[in-house]
Amino acid sequence: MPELAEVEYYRKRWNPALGRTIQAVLVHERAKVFRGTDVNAIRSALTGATLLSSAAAAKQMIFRFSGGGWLGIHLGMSGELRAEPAGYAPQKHDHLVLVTDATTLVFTDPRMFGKIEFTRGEAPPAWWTQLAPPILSTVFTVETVAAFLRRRARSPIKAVLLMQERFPGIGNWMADEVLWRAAIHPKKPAGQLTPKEIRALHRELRWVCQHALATIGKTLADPPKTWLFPHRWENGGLCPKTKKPLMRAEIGGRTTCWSPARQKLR
DNA sequence: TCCTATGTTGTATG
DNA sequence: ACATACAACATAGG
Repeated sequence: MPELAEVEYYRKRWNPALGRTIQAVLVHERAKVFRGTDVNAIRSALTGATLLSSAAAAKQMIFRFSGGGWLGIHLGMSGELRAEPAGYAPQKHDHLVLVTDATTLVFTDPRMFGKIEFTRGEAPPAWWTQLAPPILSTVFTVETVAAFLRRRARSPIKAVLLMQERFPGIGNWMADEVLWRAAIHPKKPAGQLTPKEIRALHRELRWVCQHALATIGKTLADPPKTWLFPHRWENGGLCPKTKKPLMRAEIGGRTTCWSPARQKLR
């Protein structure tokens, strides 16, 4: 499920363990989510360490532990974080479990497209500090967007919005939500957007990020019916703005939903 | 049985 | 070197 706001929500689920000491680290050693990382290093560094703080950006989370441990988590397609009561028995897809005296922290991921990273050091790891500037930051400008669209001129705008190097945290549903609000057809080549459309795109990107964080980021509740979101998977779903039928098709390799009545190719 | 899934990456092709 | 398109990854659920 996780895009920008869902990731922020799941990050906070581990807050009950802030300031607490990890008594045991339980792992599924062979799980694909540990590809490229040293499971033994996680175990030895985190056992006895204290969870100090956490942060989320784009679709990434980072957890800082005493002793200089940095645990990075990407939730992939089906990952989740939970805090379970003390004494929780790990289930089939719980690949990383951190036990404290008060609560048990769980990373679960059936499809294992998610990823666990671990590094030690004073400073946070490069993959974290080098994430693209957030859409809600001041350096995310209309001109930045325009320049990126010029370089990806022949790709459908829908596919371009999924590129994390420029639109960190945007995923399939957020991209559709943004294009719907900006009244841009998802199949339109990125290089063919008018200056007015690029301004609308920039504006709606920020709007959707801000409001998704303010709602989903706090409770994981679905956005209101005035959004495209609750209608996108309904059969026979209607556009909340035009009340006309929504359309679904694969664009850029992902199922895309749009409102033909307000998003036109030309 | 077959299809789908809120993601990323490696690889082939132009 | 860069841009583009798409299969592959692994599992569950309709």
